[in-house]
Amino acid sequence: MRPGPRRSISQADIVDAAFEILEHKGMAAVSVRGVAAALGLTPTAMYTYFPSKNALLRAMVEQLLSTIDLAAASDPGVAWRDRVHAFAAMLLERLAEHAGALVLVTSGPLDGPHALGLNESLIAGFLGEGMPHADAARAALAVRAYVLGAAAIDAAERAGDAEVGAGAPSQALWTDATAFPLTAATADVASDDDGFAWGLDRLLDGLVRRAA
Amino acid sequence: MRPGPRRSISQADIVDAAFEILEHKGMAAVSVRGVAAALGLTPTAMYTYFPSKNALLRAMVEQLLSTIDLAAASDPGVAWRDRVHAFAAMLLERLAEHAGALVLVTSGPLDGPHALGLNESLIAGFLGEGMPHADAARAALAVRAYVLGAAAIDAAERAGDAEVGAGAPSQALWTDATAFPLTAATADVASDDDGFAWGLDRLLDGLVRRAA
DNA sequence: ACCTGAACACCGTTCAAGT
DNA sequence: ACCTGAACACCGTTCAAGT
Repeated sequence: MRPGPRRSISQADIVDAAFEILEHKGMAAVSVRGVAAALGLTPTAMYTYFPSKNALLRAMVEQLLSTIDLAAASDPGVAWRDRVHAFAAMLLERLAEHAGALVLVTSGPLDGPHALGLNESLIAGFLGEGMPHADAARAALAVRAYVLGAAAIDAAERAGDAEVGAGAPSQALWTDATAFPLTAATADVASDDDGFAWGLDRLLDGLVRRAA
Repeated sequence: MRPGPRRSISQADIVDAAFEILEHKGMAAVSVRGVAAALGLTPTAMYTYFPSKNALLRAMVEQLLSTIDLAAASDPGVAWRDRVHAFAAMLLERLAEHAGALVLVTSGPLDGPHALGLNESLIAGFLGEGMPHADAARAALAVRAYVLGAAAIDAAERAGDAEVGAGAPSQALWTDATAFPLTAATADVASDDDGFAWGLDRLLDGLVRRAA
């Protein structure tokens, strides 16, 4: 789809093309062959830029985190807790957007420059709250875990649209209020959208309480 | 590999075979064709038992949660917080065991009987701490998110064993302490194994504080 | 250095046909 | 109802060869 008589292509171009496919056709369509075709390349030419499909996925993670990094983490005009919320909400939105996009985050350690930059911001924030150094690092890990897990749950719920349960023989009665009364009584609350922000606030409460 | 002149096969047999493949050859080897071959079946015969590969994955999730459900959630002899820790540790261990096993949890909503049973136990625990009904449901969601996210991070770190980073052009200097001093100074702490339990305790602190 | 064409060893899924 | 065999439309990756 690129205009003109393109001569050469960058890694960033490939990552962009991959995201465009992800957005329009889902994660299952993000294949080496598919991305190559979108760029007018042969599948084998892709291996000039990335040694494997997994390397492409990891580059996608970095690009994703870079957009979040710039927008949310570095604005000193707002309070620290609000910046954490902004970062978390953006990451959740981008990851849960398409079910299956979570394989990006399991494609390898989050050790790219933008991933580390975000972690750095998180740790700095906790240090600013008066936390000891070791606790701040673990607190940053906890926040990352919560956000990623929330994205996983969100994506999973989105994935079960037109799926008929075929797991166990007799489980069609799962909506039965007598079997799981507490879950049934709070089904509307659990699907509440700002339950995510509420839980994040509780986690931050528990983390910074140690400092006070 | 099943002995004797097997005549018929159950859904549970298929799920068991799938887990055996997962344990020995990883998630990538869990294919419709591979599971069928392990059972001496033709790939097409699998569609007699499950309408799709995704349905098989969802059945695997239920089987996985059932083992955890029985062992951790229902023992009233130990304190509630300890039971949450036991449940969380078991789920983390099983999910992070093999990188890529997290696609199980994104294969669809966690609406099977054992998934709902675990959620029921969590909500009941929070109610026992004096939480309002709506908050207890959201608290259970937060705990699930934290555990799942920790599993994702764990699996991702395990996945990057013999991977050489090919994401961005110039990122080989990521260990440079000057670029990310806080992350570098706490690298040993972040990979600490009981950072998971610590973070879970902080989350529970923040959640139950509302009740007190 | 960058790219092509052919090939290898796989996928999930469908369909007609057998018993 | 359960299973087979053949087929369709795909995968990731490697290798020899071109420029």
